Amino acid sequence: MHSDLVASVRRFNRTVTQRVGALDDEYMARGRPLAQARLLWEIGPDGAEVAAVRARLGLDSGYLSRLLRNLENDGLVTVGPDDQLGGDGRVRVAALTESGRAEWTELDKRSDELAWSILEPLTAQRRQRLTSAMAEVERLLVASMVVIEPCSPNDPRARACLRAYARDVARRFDDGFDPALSTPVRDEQLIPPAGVFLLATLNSEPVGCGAVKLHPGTPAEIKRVWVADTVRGLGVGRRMLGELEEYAAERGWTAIRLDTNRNLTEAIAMYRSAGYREIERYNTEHYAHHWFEKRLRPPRTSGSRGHSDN
Amino acid sequence: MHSDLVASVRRFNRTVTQRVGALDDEYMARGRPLAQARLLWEIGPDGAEVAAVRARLGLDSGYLSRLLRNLENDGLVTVGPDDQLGGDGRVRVAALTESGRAEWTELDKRSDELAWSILEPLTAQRRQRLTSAMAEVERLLVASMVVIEPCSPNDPRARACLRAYARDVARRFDDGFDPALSTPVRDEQLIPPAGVFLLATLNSEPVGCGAVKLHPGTPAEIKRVWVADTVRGLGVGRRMLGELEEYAAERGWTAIRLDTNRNLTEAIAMYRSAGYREIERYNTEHYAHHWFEKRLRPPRTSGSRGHSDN
DNA sequence: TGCATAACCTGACTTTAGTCAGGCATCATG
DNA sequence: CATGATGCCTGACTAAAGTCAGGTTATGCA
Repeated sequence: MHSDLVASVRRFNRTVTQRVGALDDEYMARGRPLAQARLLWEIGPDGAEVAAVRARLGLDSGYLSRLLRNLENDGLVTVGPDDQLGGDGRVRVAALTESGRAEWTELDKRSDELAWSILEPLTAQRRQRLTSAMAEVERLLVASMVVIEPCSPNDPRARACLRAYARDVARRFDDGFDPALSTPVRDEQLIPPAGVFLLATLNSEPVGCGAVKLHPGTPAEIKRVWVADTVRGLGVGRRMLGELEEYAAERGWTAIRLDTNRNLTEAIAMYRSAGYREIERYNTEHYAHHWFEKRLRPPRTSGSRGHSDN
Repeated sequence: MHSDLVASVRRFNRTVTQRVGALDDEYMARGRPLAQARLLWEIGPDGAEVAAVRARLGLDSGYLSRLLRNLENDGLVTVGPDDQLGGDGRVRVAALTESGRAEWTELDKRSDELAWSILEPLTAQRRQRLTSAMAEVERLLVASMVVIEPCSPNDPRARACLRAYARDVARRFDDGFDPALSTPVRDEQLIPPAGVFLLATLNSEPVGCGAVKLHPGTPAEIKRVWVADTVRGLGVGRRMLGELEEYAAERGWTAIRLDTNRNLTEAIAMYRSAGYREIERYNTEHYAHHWFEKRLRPPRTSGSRGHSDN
């Protein structure tokens, strides 16, 4: 039963939102409306594009505009066009003025103070224990914030992942990575019903991807599994694998396979521990040294939405 | 330097207020104003006195009244006089109606769902790790939320602690505890400048106490150190001791002592580990078996009691 | 070139949240 | 039984937060 796990999460939520949530706002505000303070903080000493800030804070466009005007009137920020050469003339960039920067520094200081006010009443030993437990909670919360969902391989975020993937493997393969030598995967093969491309995001930032090709009559094939190193070790790869398998299984496939390079040792370990078994070469991929396969169990419940192929 | 400790707390604050704080509010609200939802939740299925709720949520009296009226108009709660026999005619009790109870159950369910939505993406092993880390964080945050401050020994909260103290020792001493046999401590002896009474509170609930008598010409004397078992093991006793010592030291005392019963073994261990050394009997307290003393270091100059490292 | 669209702004609004001063019963106390 | 305190309520207010429906300008694309 998960009820005791759920209960501890709830107790945690309660204590923490009380202590951290409430104080955090209070420390942040400094007489100024909270929304303004947050905005100021989010712009940061290096400035930021208005659209980016809006996305991060999830604000209404009109509301944000008004908040910026207020900060501008207070002489804390300036909003101007994107100075970059060839920049988009529509996007505007918010930057802190001298006194805005001072204010930001103050907020930064207060944030330190808040943190310290939590640690201060504790002994050195307990401080240590608290911070390690916090780090653990934070890591695992981040892990649970990663969302995996289907996405077009044309999507700019998908493109970014695929570029990062190519860069990564180029670095790890013995002889670099030349796409021309590798068996190409066309986008159409990763678009339903031929296959699917899954994107992993953390706060809508892309942090991983994976795809599966569903070619009738042959096992499903996994391609392009990549995880950003910012979230490595949090089980994202494993989840991605699971979702891809589930996708294939739901559509009637009973086996799934993949090829991989001998240098990707963690990936290989992950495949093995996820139930993949090494098989004979089944393709002519130039960069592959190992081939793996896993039998898929038919999905549990009703929803038999597929294809009885294979 | 504690900068890395502070940095982890800050990272934690950020992640947690984002993930837990924001979602918690959203889950709670359900279309209704958040304040009303919170109030409804706080009243709970068993009802609650208006004053108690106000204290817990820290709301303005007028504001709370209005919120209650709104909930009443929505048919979710009823506010009536205290039904209890001989109850105070001024205090009013809020109780949930049938549909208020349904709403509360719904909130309870959503709270479970929120918790589960955090656990769900994780593997069983990570769920386990997350919940234990959360429990650790929560315990230590609670520890850091305990506030210790001077208080009159007449204060009802102080009285409650002293009663609890008497109850505790009566249970632990070999032959019970008869105040008449014990050397009495008069309240005046615990009021500055003759001494001080310190109260430990958690969310303004009393959870511990301690006192020191400052009799000129003799060492300071610690009395009545007690900690509620809800917060035992969190270092509250140790902090209390430290504050009492600091109080005496700041006023020029260079030694502090206390007596204790042989059955209070954890207390004795704490005194030893806090630097107290056993000495000869110095009083005729009926229930005492051990006497301890500690030399006090003169306080650091100036009022800089900020970030005392270590 | 024209047209849909994106990024941002403005004005006009509503709802929430919260404060403050005073009022009216009830209670505790001398 | 007068007096002040306590617990709750009402009215009158303010500020903050957020929404919505247009507008303006710049871009991307056929």
